[in-house]
Amino acid sequence: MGKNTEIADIFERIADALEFKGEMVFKVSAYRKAARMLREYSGDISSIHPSEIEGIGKGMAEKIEEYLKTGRIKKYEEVIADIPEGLLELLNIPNMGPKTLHLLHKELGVNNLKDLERVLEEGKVAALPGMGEKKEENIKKGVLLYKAGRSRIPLATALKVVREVISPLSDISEEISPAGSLRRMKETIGDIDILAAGEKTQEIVDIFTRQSYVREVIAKGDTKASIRTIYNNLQVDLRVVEKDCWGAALLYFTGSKAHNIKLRGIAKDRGLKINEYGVFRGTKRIAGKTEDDVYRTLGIKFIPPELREDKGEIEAAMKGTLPVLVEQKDIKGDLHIHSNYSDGMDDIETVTLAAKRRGYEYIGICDHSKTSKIAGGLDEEALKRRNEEIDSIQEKIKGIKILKGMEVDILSNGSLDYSDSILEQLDFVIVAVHQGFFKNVTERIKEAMRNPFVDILAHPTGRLLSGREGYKMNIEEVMEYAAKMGVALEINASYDRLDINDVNIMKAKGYGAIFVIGTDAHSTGMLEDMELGLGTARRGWLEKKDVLNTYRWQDIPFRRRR
DNA sequence: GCCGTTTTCGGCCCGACTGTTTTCAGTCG
Repeated sequence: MGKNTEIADIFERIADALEFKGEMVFKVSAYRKAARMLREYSGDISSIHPSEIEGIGKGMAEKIEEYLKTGRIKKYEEVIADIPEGLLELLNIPNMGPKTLHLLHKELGVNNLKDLERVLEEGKVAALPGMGEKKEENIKKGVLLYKAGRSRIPLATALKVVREVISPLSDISEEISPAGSLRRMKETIGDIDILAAGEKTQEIVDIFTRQSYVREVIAKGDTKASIRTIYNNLQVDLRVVEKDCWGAALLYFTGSKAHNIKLRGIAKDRGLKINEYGVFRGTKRIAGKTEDDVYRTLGIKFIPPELREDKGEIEAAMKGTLPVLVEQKDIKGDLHIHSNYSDGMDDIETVTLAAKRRGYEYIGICDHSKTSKIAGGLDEEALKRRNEEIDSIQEKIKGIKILKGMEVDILSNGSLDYSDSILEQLDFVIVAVHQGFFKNVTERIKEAMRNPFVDILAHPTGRLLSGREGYKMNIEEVMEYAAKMGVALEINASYDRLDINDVNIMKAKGYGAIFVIGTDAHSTGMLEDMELGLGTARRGWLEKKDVLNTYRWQDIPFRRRR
């Protein structure tokens, strides 16, 4: 596992070095592609012949084998031999590409960030051939951004920003949509891409760049503009096209880049050309109004944005084996909701009514168990009272079923926080690790899953998008065991979790696992996070049948019912 | 460096914007 990433990193650095030296661009991109494919290859690279992976040929395979055998790659050591340590790192500075860096290195002796800052300070950059005052200024800005650190923001935050950015543009545009990684529902977003269509192109661009959330206009032309917002310097790119090009443009702007490149390659093989304006045979435009159009000219079905990562979706589309992804309308309930009996904000009646307004047929109230004292965990007595209250609220509220669940702690010895006789009285049981993140986690979870009353494993890795690493555990082993035992893996939809993530979902599905999407809502507002969990599930190629909370409540295949 | 039911050589996705230039290179997505 780790080896794939290690080798990918080295290939990436070879690519940087070759690019810096002015090597042929196609050779450079071959290394980049090989690095990407290695990163995405989920198996053990040492157990196959590397050239079975697309983009890895004889040369790369030899280097991979060399690394597996010796822990080194000679080619890498050769290409970086005459490059000072820390120089290539400067390629991460915005507006600093390989050509500029090479020039600065050769002409001004720039070897590291310190040198760069010095020559910028001394005003030596503008005097170089092909450079000028503005370029110098742009590099200075780039250095500031680089030093500030450009971290990706959580999907949920990006979704809020994009709604604010789109709002002033929606009246004047005929079509407008988020694109990029946001539309693909990636768990974190680097910058926001928006596509608009309409007659008043220039006006749309003008309005976009004049909003109060704009900190800086990075670029502005007739059909596109980029701004930096006041929100953590988050960059937003807008592109405006004519309505006839909407589909081709949306496809192009949604990416991923790798997906687009493969599509364009396929088009080329068939004598067609795809760009953001449409599909062309010679100079004749034959499609482009909708994304569906574009795919159809290639003889394949529409590929949902969440799948567009070049992870086999194009091949599946060509074979006609694309999954029919789970959709919002399939979701019949939310099985992970806290009430104010433990650490939720709202009472059971309030969350039940909120869930009913969302059109759910059922909710599962899951409070914390007694050991989670900080979260107001319920002892057996409190649990009994809560269950009685659920019964009496159910009497009052019709049209939605309230299921009695609990989020039960897995204790430090792998046992559960309630006895079986208590668990038996519940409609279903979620288990979770809330303490001892570094102690025997794999074994404890497996032990917990051996209890026949356990239906769901909550937030399986424990990671937080805001930075917490997650439990010290073997997630593959846990997922495989969950599949074997028939315990559903939760896709925790909470904005800071998205746990398990897309990659693990695909792996777990391979093991034959079943899933549930739960918001872990601690207030009615957080029921909306279902959107995030759904996007994550779709990125993991899940279909309706894979997800427990797409079933009617009477039919949910809880383990205890099977 | 990779790849191939038109190719084992000659291709490799495609275009907008900027800044420095008098026709284009560099960067970015």
